[in-house]
Amino acid sequence: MSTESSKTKTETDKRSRIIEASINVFAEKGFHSSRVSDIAKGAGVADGTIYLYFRNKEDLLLCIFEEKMEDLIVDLRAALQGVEEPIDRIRVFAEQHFLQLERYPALAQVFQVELRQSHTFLREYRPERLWEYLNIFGEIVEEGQRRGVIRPQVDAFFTKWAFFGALDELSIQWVLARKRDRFNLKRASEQVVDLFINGARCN
Amino acid sequence: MSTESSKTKTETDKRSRIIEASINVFAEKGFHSSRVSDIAKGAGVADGTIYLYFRNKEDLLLCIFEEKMEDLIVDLRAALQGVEEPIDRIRVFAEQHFLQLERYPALAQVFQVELRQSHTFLREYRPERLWEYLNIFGEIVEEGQRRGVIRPQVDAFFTKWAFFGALDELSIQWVLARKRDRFNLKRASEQVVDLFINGARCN
Amino acid sequence: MSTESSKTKTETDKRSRIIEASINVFAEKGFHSSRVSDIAKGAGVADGTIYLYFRNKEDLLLCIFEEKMEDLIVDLRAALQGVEEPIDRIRVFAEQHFLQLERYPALAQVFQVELRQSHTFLREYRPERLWEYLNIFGEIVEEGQRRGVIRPQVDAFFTKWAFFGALDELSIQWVLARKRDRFNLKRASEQVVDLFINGARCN
Amino acid sequence: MSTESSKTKTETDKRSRIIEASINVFAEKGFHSSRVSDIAKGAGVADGTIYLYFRNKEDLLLCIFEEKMEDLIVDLRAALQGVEEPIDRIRVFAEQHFLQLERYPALAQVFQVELRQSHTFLREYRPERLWEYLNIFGEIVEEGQRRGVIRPQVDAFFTKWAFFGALDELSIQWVLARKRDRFNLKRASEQVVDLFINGARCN
DNA sequence: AATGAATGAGATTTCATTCAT
DNA sequence: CATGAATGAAATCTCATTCAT
Repeated sequence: MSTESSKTKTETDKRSRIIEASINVFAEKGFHSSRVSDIAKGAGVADGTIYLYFRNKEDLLLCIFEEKMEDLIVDLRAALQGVEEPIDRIRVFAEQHFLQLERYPALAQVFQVELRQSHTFLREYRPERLWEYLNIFGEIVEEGQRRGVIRPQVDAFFTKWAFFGALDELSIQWVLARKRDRFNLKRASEQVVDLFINGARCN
Repeated sequence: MSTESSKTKTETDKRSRIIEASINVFAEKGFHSSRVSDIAKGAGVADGTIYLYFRNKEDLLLCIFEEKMEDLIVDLRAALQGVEEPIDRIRVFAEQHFLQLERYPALAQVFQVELRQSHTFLREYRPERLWEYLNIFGEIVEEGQRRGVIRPQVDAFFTKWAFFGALDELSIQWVLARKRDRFNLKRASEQVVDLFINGARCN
Repeated sequence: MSTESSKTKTETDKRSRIIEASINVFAEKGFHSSRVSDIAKGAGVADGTIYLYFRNKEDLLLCIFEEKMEDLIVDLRAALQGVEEPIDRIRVFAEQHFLQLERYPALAQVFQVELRQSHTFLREYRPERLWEYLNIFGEIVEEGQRRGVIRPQVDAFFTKWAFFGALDELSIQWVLARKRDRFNLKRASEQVVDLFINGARCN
Repeated sequence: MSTESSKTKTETDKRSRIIEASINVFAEKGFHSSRVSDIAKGAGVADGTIYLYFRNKEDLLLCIFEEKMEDLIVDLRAALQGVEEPIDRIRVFAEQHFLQLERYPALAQVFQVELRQSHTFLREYRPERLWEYLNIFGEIVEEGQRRGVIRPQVDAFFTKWAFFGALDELSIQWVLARKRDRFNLKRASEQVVDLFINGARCN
């Protein structure tokens, strides 16, 4: 039993070591300039080992997306736990979104920049985890409408994409900003939240 | 003299034929899968000729951005011409933004998808034409504040990026939507405008 | 003692299961496209187990040759048993050769096609079992000469290779023929035998 | 015109330099152990240049077969020119077959050994040039039957394959023989011809 | 003896770019 | 200016084999 559990542990270890190494390498060199052997070296495994856990280099990128989005969703739900008012929930959503950027800058780079360089991700992939993330926002809007605090004319579908687009663009600019202090994420969050809440709420 | 002018004409012709061909090829195959020889064939020139007009394949992509952004800015300014009210100008800005997508779908694909696959564009390039485009919006906001129709707390810097992000994300989703009729750009435009105008204006 | 004997049995079992599995896999996919793990799966053993019984993948191919040639030689000698006349013995040799192809088509594919893709087999290996097989024919010729039914000018060395070449080429064509019914092995046998017997016998 | 012809010349030169280099490299190292860059070096071109003339390494092997078979067929027809008697024509066919081996030993190695290592050649390819070569023999047999010098029971189809098999096997053994003097091709030729002519002719 | 996760060497092929004509 | 044949660098991925358990 202990043998079995330690084996599984090793495998899990190796897999997540590869994931973490690839996030760092992708963030530093960019997806296309990253060589698989750099990732292998970073993870302390042989090149071929990566292919025991991932189909290819692009699959690795997509798996980063899948797994880390899952984490982000879990964290987001935890942050929203106990926050009742839809208006407050919107604020928490945005704050949490930006908070995660600051917490894990390498992942932020991968999500905001490298992922978009994948032809597959952009043109063929169905990013269901992203939709799940956005739907949390969509449901806040709908709940707000049921409670009468958000105007019924507001369309949750377009609004969730618009809101995400706003958060996302500000995230990209923050990631790209060479001097990040010039780009105040806290203020960005306040501004977007202010705009959307005022834009969506009943007067 | 006539020889010179005809030469210049030919050159201009050739250059713009390369630009147009590359937009179509990039849109169809994606930037990385597009071969320079396909673009040359599409433009009716030899492979090497492209290098008389552009530094390299990526430069071609960036030149598409530069030149077409310039056109978009000209068109946007023309559309705003005579529209006085800041609130109306915001509406025109968004409508114009989406209108251009529909007018030139291949370029839309290049702007919304292919351009982001350029490492240079994302990480090194200073897209001043984009800033110019956004500043038109920023100035509308500032003028609105001077006129007292937009709340003074609204920060034009964050708002222009948030607004652009919202338009941009909806544009991406429209481009990627396999069935575009499901994605109603007119309604998208109304929703974003409604949100931002209500969000920004004085009550 | 019983444990030991059962162990030996298991080993033998495993070894021959690997041999049989590899014949099927090589025949189906071709030697170079066959993966060792496919053979292991086919034999119901772990990949590494194969290396307890065989040096490497090519050794497996050569062992198929060795062992199955041995069987073929045994069968051939049995078929020749009691056939006295050299002329008849030649006929039996050819019939037996083609009979074995039909009996075991996967092995036929391996012998006629896959084996020749081994660099080692072709360029370095001394196929003594093949020589043994051919010498049975060579001895028939020599016995025929001693008995005065085969012309003394006939050189047993070149004749055995020529005869084998004829049988072998017809075998290859039969194996490669997509519709094997079009390629009548019985008729092929009659024709070759007729040619060689008439070619070699005294008038 | 001179420019055009010199261009064509250069291209032809390059192509045939690649063909000749590849024959030598394949003969020396074997097909699978030959690296494309070795061939390029041997031909005095860049690696990539090979791919302007050939689809891939295997295509190169198949093109050697096609082009050299064509030459062999031309030479064979020339050698048969003016030889009237079917019996004599058979003798010339065999002599010519072995003569070519000795003339161009590197090509002999490629034809007798390396070509058979190509999965494509053996399992998928339709070697029409080989059929054309064999049909020259088949037609000799049929003409012999029309003239009444070859027995009508002889089936030209099986006989051409059997004859080719005999020549081919002896060719292989000659190529593989480390000391080729031990393997006398002249005597091999005489023996095969003697066997087949006696085997096929009317008594 | 048996396992199977891990290893890592190694070569094809593409295609952006150049430059002689 | 224009051409397009030639270049050559560069990195993924496979899979036979090993060896710790």
